[in-house]
This record gives sequence, C-alpha cells and structure tokens, in this order.
Amino acid sequence: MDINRSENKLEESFIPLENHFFHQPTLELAQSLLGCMLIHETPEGNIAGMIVETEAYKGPMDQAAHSYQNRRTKRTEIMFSEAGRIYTYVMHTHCLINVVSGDLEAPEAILIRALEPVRGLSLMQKNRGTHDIRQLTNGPGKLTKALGITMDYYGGYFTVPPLYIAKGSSPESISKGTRIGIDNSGEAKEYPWRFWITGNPFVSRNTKK
DNA sequence: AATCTGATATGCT
DNA sequence: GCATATCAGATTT
Repeated sequence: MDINRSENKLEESFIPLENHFFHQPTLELAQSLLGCMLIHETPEGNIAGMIVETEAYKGPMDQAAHSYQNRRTKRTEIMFSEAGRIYTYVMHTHCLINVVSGDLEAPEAILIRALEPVRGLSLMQKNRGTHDIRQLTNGPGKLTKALGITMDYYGGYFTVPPLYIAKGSSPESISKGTRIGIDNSGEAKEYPWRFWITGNPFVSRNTKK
C-alpha cells in the first residue's frame, strides 16, 4: 500500500483544452479564457485556479507589448509561434505567465493576471507563505508563485500536463478596462484590453475604470 | 508614497 | 561595461 499516493487517487482530474480553442482572435480568446481552469500537476499534488482576469497584448502595433514593432529576441521568440503555447518571462523578482495567441508569426499573447483558488489551497499557502486566501493568486506574480510556475515552462503547451488549461464555467458577466502598469506606452495605455469576471473578489485591482 | 528586490532588454559612454 | 526601464510585490514610512 502506498500511503503517499492515496490522497491523489480520488482527486478529480481536469481535461486539457483542445488546441483549436486557442485559435481565435486574441481579444476574443482573452475573454474566453475567463472561467477556465489553470492546472499545475506537481509531485506534491495538483494545484488549480479559475482564471478571473486577463490582459491582451497584440503584436507589432501595441506599444505596450514586448513584441512591439515585431521586436524579436530570445525572450519574445515564443510569441511568434502557434497559439496555445506558454510564454513566461521575468519581471523584477517575479515570473509572469502568458498564453500565446494569434496566427503563426503574429506575436500576440494574453497575460493571466489573476486566479480564484480552486484546488491545492494548502500547497498555494505554502508556496506563497501566507494563509490569506484573498492574497494567494490576485496578481500575475502571485499566481505563478502559488502554482509553482517557473521559467522552465517557457515554450511549453497549455494543452498537455503538467501545466495546462481546462474548460471551466462561463462567467455571468465580463468587465473590461485599461491595462495595468503600462503608463509609458503612449496611446496603447488607453486600449480597453483588460478583462475580468465582473464582481469577482480575486481580480488584482478593483473596478475603477 | 517611498524603497528594495533583480532577470532581461536596450541604449549609452 | 554600465545605466536605466520594465505587463510587481512586499515592506516600511
């Protein structure tokens, strides 16, 4: 008998989304992702959260995007690949995770900004060093730490374990507004390309406009 | 509101 | 090479 695994045996498993799900226009995909589950299967157990906030970054014309003017570096390279791949990058001390979208050679991506904790709460608390449920995943750097996501996943696929996205529930209502932290991005900072589930308490910032 | 943290990219001397 | 800015977060005033 294996005591260590008995706990995982009965755990509900999620089915990864098919690849075609990611093949829709970036602004639509950013909204379709709301309500979906982000799952990380780790040796210590499964950790999952529902996506409640996203931001779209669109290719060469978006001054706030890393790929503005088709800037192609070792970091942005993955944005030019097919939709559904994993784009991670490091911002200061934090790892942020994005879903690559758009056609091949169209460097677009969607930043996952916040989750609502669903599975593996105790692991999240351990990873984050706090017991405050509200603070576990209500920010792009917080959720990667809670789920144990690192740069190791750069270039991977959201359609296969151990890090993948599964179908969730459709949100009742979606709100939109300007993106966060891009004050130095000219007109692009006015684009209403941030989406969140209306009224959800785990969004990274509250609705002001 | 200020300050520290510090991977990565860019621009300057 | 070094300085500076960045799709944050935590801690301190």
